[in-house]
Amino acid sequence: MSDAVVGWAGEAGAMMPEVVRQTAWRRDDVRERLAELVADLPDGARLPAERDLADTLLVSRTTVRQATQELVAVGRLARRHGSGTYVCGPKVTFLLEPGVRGTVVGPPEAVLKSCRVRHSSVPAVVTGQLRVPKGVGVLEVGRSWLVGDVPLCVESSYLLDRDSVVVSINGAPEGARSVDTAVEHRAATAAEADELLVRAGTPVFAVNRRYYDDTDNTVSVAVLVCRADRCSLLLRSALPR
Amino acid sequence: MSDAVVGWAGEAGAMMPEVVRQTAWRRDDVRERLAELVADLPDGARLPAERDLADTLLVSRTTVRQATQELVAVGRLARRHGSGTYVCGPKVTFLLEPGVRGTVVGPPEAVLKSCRVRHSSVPAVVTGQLRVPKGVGVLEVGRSWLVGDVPLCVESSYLLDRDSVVVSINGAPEGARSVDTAVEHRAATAAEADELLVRAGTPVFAVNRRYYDDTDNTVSVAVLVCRADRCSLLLRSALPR
DNA sequence: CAGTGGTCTAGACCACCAC
DNA sequence: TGGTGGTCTAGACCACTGT
Repeated sequence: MSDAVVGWAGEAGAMMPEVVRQTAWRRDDVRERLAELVADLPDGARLPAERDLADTLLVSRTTVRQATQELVAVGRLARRHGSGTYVCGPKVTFLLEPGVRGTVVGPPEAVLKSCRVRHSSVPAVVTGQLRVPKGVGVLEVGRSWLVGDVPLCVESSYLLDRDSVVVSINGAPEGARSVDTAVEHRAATAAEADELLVRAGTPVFAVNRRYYDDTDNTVSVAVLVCRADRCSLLLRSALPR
Repeated sequence: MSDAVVGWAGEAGAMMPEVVRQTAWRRDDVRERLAELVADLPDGARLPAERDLADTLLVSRTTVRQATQELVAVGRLARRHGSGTYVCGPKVTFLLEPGVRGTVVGPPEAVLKSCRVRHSSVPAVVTGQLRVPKGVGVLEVGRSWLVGDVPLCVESSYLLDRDSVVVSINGAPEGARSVDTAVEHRAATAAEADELLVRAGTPVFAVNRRYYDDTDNTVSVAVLVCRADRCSLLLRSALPR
């Protein structure tokens, strides 16, 4: 760290009387500088290397990483190990209409999805939510969405076996009259991190949808987990008249 | 710290080898250990000091901080400068019913809110969304929710002056027939960070609500920003019959 | 005043990528 | 093989809290 930089607290302060100490952390300064820099760059542009940024901005590489990490967390930047740090494109919007379990709208347009249906034992997440009568199985509908090769969203729906699978994929389950949609911000479990190709502990959107019938019984439960740094959610609702 | 082929991707004998990292980062190890420790502690319990944890777990304090930071980000822990690191209680749930702009439900119960109404110039966030006829003013309804002394959520609604303020606070604006609710995960702006008493760059939930009338004109726009580490969102929707 | 979290550094080594 | 991001360290100093 050079003595040419003044106005920071710390090592320079030993040499000269500290004048005004504003709460101006270097990390915040670097983040704002990078945000301005990124604003002028096209999607996909590569940033200078962290070591170069550190030299240019007269801070340590650690500080550069802390600053970029904050932009990575909210999807403004993406790092590629061994390659570089890049400006991110717009987020993928997931449209969660009341009668549909999950729909992807652009941009970007290149979205594929896989879908699998199987009989399932009742997982922990469903316990206590979906009241399963004895002798009635549970269907699990698993789906995942990808942009290019990057998985962004995985979903597991659980519904009573009496429901039609076709209905369950394309619309609300039989008999459903209302749905609660809970959105939470939490750390990815090891399994989710594995599916989404992120580190365990990465913040994700957890969307829990619970369908009710006329008598407020839960007829289906769906859990949707998507990368909070790459996705936004959109819900459309009609207003009561 | 080496890679190993430990499984096969896909189902039913897909022949793509799946490379799984066998790495065991100290940070992940520490985070998991702390998560287990926290699971056995009551809300509000204080963790050992970072320096003590570093000594106990045989890692540097930096690594302890990285691990705890991941638990702080998702609301499992909260740090208090000069005091300690504490186990967090459950998140506050914001109930976003279609006809109501914002409602807080427990827990915890101690929620106060402030409300202010004023004539406003059209802010940037509304430009292009709320089509304001010439000579018609805009009303801004600002509200904030607090738990104890901690502000968790700030909201700004913008609506045409012809609408009733009372209606705007307690229900959907006059003439609204449907609403889009967009949920995004982004960094707090400096102003938002100031209101929410967090560092700028802290991840927040940004909830953008847009009300439409019968002819799909936008009659009101509301922006709700809340701390993603302390809040979850709940939306209730009726299903079309 | 002691203890605690908050920030920052300089350097080390590893893992991955592209040439 | 050189450049890049990913992790980790030991230590320093600052800012805040509570006794």
